Amino acid sequence: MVAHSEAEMALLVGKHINKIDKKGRVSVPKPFRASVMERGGSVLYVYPSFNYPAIEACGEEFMRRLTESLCGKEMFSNEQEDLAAAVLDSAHALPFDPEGRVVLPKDLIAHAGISGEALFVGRGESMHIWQPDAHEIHRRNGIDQVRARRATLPLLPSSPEKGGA
Amino acid sequence: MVAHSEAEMALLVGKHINKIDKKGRVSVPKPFRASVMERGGSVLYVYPSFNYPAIEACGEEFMRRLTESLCGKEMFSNEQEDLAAAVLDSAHALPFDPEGRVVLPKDLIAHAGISGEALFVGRGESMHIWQPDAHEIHRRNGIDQVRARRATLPLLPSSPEKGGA
DNA sequence: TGATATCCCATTGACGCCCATGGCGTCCCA
DNA sequence: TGGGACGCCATGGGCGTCAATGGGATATCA
Repeated sequence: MVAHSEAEMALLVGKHINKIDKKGRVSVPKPFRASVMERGGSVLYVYPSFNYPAIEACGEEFMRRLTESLCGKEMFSNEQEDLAAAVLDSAHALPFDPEGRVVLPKDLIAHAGISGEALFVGRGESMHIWQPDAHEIHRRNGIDQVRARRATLPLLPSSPEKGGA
Repeated sequence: MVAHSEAEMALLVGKHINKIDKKGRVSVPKPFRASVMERGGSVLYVYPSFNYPAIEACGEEFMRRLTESLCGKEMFSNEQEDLAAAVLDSAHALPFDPEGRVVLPKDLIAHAGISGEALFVGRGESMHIWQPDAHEIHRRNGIDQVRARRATLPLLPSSPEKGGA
């Protein structure tokens, strides 16, 4: 018997390591891609994590919520402008190829220090993309710090599941 | 089909660096151009950002909304309305050539310090045009401020059906 | 008539699409 | 219950298309 059914709301969980070919293509783990597309999107939105050397990725719905909240505010507010700049300026909409692969932008590749392999980590409604070693090191060294700083970008103020432990 | 629903049109995200030839022509990135024309426009509206050394650009619909908000709302101080008027004074409607290029006005070029290359940055419903280096500096500043304030993004509530948390 | 702007055509290089391969797990059937 | 066939997913590579770019020709205006 299967443990979970992707039929309705497939949460992004677990880790997957996929290879990046010479064209820069990397397969988005099937369950992740399925989850993203379930929410009405055909592209993968990616942007740098501000706190980690990693890439964050999400689907259409999440990114749209973000832009709406930014554009809907006072469009001449510096604070809003800064926030928008921090997120949107570095965001990319990556199209899937027929096999479910995407090409990660060079600047994000550099930000995460990725080369050769990419580690996809499920984060519930979004995912993180790490250089495998960097993630392991970070996980060992900085779990407490991560939890402490958790409030910086997470968008759901009341997440039922905390950063770990 | 659809009258016009902002919720469905493609988001402008990502960065594109395009070259400016000796005639002053620069290709508007395909997805951006497509998005502008989707909204019933055939020209690209450009005007100076008064917060940053950059050019702002948008399509017909967004420009209309901008002018309306400038004339009708009380959310702006008199000073800001003056600035807004200045913006409109400096606005241009740029026609696309058959290849999808536009010629940026000299005053805006100067305002953004652009020469040789132009960086197009998706802004959700509009776009910014930067001198590449200047943008990188600005982007870093924005991120720093976000980090410093520990700011959280004021996201609109997600779809009620999803019932986040 | 000179300067400027617009259009048309050619080139090229990146990107998307298609097909082939291989590994792995699962299911079916003897 | 074991072995083989099958299907799914990750991977690799070739190829065609299209967007970006450049240059020359032509129309337009001062």
